[in-house]
Amino acid sequence: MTSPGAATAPSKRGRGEKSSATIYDIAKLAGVNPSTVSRALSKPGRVSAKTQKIIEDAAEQLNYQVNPFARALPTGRTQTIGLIVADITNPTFFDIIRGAETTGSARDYTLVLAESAESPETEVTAARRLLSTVDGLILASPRMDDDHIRALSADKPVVVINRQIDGVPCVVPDVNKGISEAVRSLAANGHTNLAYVAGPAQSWMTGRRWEGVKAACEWSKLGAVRLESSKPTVDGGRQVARDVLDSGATAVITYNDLLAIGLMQELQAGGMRVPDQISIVGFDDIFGADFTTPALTTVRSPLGECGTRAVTILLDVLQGHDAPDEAVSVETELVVRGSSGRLLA
Amino acid sequence: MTSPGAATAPSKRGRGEKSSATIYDIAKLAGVNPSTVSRALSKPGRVSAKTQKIIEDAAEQLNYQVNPFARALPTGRTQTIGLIVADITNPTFFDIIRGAETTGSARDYTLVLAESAESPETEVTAARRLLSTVDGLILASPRMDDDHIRALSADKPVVVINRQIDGVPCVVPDVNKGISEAVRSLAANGHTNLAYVAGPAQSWMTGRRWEGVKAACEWSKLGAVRLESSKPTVDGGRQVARDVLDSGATAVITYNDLLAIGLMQELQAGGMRVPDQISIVGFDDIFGADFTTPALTTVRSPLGECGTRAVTILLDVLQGHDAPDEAVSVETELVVRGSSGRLLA
DNA sequence: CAATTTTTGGCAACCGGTTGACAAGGGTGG
DNA sequence: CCACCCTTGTCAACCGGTTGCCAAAAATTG
Repeated sequence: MTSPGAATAPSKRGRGEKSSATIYDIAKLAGVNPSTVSRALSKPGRVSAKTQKIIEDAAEQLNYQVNPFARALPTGRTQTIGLIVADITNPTFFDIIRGAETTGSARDYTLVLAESAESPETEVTAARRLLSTVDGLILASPRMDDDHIRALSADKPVVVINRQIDGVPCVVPDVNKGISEAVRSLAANGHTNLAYVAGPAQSWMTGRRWEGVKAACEWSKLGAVRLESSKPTVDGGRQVARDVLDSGATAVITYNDLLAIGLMQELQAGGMRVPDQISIVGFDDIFGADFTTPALTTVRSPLGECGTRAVTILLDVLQGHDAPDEAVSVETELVVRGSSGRLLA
Repeated sequence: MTSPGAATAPSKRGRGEKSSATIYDIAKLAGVNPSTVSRALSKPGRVSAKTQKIIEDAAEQLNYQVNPFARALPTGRTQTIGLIVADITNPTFFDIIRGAETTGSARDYTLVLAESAESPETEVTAARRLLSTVDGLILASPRMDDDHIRALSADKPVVVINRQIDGVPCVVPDVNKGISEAVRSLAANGHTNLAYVAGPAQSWMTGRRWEGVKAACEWSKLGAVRLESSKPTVDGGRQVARDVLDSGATAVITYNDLLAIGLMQELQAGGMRVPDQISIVGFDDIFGADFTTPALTTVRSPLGECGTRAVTILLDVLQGHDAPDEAVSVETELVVRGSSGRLLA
């Protein structure tokens, strides 16, 4: 076998002798032309049932697997979708990643993951790099500006999660339902003054949520103030505790659960009783939100479903369907746990 | 431009007119042969400094980017590594994913992610599928058997995390240090009987950790019993609470943090005070382990570092270095928080 | 049964790089 | 001045599929 040009053997490879039979090997075995093999294996109905069978058997026998690169080269199709998240350490994205991976692999697509580390520049770079190797791209809570996203979107299908951009398919949780449930519940429990702890300024969602809170409070005749946090983390939540107390609010809704958890820890450390003296409502319902004591009441944002929906839209577009013209909205809902309740003045 | 064979324009593409200049375009612009361009761009020093410069300028001007598929086809190199995790929802893997992604992208490799959903069969399928498109593969806490892993490893470089397999490079936390710290700390706090809550039988790690606990308890002259859990989750932890109480142990070390959290919740719900009446020590130090009240004492397993190390080894192997012959071990350490302490009989 | 249409398979070009073989050009030493 | 060697660019084959075009074969129709 060391002689050059091994005659009948399927094309050899570096070391593993198992892999890599080619359509040429199949063609030889089946006694047809390689192009016929290609058609039999990808174009349904293009060849007669008889030859189809012969070829399939030969492929089976040789343990054939298409070479994705060889296919991608002329067609551009890679059976791959890219997902870019702002921060892999942020549990908010865990569910999105999971939803996307699961849905993608159910439809035979592989997920390629990249992180922007919260930097718009890194994000653009990563997006460009990925874009050349995937069939489509999903941007979860993107940090780059709208124009960059539109530019990417002109190249290949792009779906955005957690942000709304005209002309680009988006999946955006409709925060209003969850927020109004939360505010109504707080009002019913005797609260009259509410504080909203905002997230990072460059997050599109933080504004959206504040709008929702403001509107719901007006409707329920609650006072609402907006407080700023230094960063949307547990630590940020701790730091904002002072402002919360100063604000005089007895109920707080935070931009995300991490802030809520930090805030609750700090308030409890200062001797406040939750929810007897102050109610805290988080946002998202991340993993671990129910680990706290009391467990965190929160507005659940169906992150996993966002991932799923985004992939579904993307794959549909890839199959030639039209993208929905409007942002797809998924519902949020209040999850009542122990951190909110009646005010015991 | 509708006329066929557009003459001078760089090769056109579906719609986006920006992307995809080829080495042929560069060659034409620079007045050299395409192969020279290829060499200038990949083989350092193969062409003269002068032509190198000319070509680089031309590439710059045309905004050239290699076509990864065209490159992968003849060479097999894809600048891509695959990572397979047992369960994307399990926070244990979050840090691994993150470590791998970060380290990979720092060395210009893209991470491709797949999940086995805890099923050995799915895992093998996913592994095979990925293997054909990546340069190397990382298996985090694999569920498939050793032989399958060795088979994969014969095809392309494979690195395993959280399991030790002869002949395959592995990254395995050395649990002994962390465990003995934990046991010593418990002994010093007056505990004499300890229970270990085990994880799933097919997990290599659960046995390893039990060995460590047993040995450390012998050394510190503590009694040690092993209890089985139905599943390594919060729920599984709740269910095992009964057995823990029955065992008479006043200190518990669990296979992972999720079990510890569930166990603590259930015990507290039953009126037990932690750590006054019972001490609980988890394993891994996952995200959220410090959200509980009291915060969870745990043996930290440096998951992120495991991801990083695994990628480093993999990329080194890909560059022709030898893999370490022995399993690479990373240190574990005890993180003392509130859930363990002195026994107040 | 011949004429016509529809299937079906083959040919060959192409996707965009990589690389072994080779020859022209340039430099060195005898 | 010539032989020899090294550097550098070119040629051409190749990686493994896909696809437009054409002709042979089969099926349909009058």
